[in-house]
Amino acid sequence: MSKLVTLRKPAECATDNTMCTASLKAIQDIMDILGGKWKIAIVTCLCYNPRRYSELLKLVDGISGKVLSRELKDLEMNKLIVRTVKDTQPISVEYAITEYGNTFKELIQTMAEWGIKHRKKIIGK
Amino acid sequence: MSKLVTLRKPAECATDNTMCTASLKAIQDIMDILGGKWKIAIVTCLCYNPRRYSELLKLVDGISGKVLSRELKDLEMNKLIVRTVKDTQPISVEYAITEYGNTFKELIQTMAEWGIKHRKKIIGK
DNA sequence: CAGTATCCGGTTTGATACTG
DNA sequence: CAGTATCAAACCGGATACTG
Repeated sequence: MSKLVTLRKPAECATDNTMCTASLKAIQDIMDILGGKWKIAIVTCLCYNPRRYSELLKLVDGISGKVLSRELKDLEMNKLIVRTVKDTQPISVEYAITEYGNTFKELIQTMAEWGIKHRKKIIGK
Repeated sequence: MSKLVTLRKPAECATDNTMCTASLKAIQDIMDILGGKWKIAIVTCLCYNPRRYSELLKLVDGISGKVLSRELKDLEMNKLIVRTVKDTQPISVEYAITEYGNTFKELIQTMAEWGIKHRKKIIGK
């Protein structure tokens, strides 16, 4: 039941390569699941509201149908989202964030805030 | 001095597309700077300690020299890191996180923690 | 040491057309 | 609507050799 890595305060590990390597490994893990051009955007979308395939296609600017469906499959495999087929006419499919995927919301919020600050710093100067 | 976006609590924005779109934009901003296969890993490394080019080449597993130097340039342009040439013999170059880039540390920590939890859930079950 | 230049092959992607 | 199939083009990314 040992931890894979324990992050310590900067001052404590200033020269510690082991900590760095361990963090890199953890970062690697998360990037495997959420890396790439689109996954974080899709999860962000679904954090706010469940969406249908066609809605996502419009919301996630620039993504193509092929790529969207592939990314959705990946995310579903990792249990971040669920796919629900609704028996309407014609059929409709809803993608929603899982309880688990929802634990990612805090991270998204932090990232979004950072993005806003950065824009102010670089562009809004 | 208006905010670009204000994230609200889930319950408040369950059906709010505007919020979603605004967050997507912010996420986009941050991904432009830190997206791709390597940038987050490099910044993570430098958050712990300044590093020389050759050290990074070893620490960031799998990266090639060409790609590393390109990524370092990008990060420098965005003021996340600084490059310092040391007048040794032979010459050595040190890359360090900037005060600004350091604001990213909290995010890295959150990501690393999430990565660890995910591994436990999926693999360590 | 700290890169840059070149070549080159694999992956990813976008368009388009198609299916149930 | 919600995808899948196909194909060519674009985009990396690695290996190697080279420079100051």
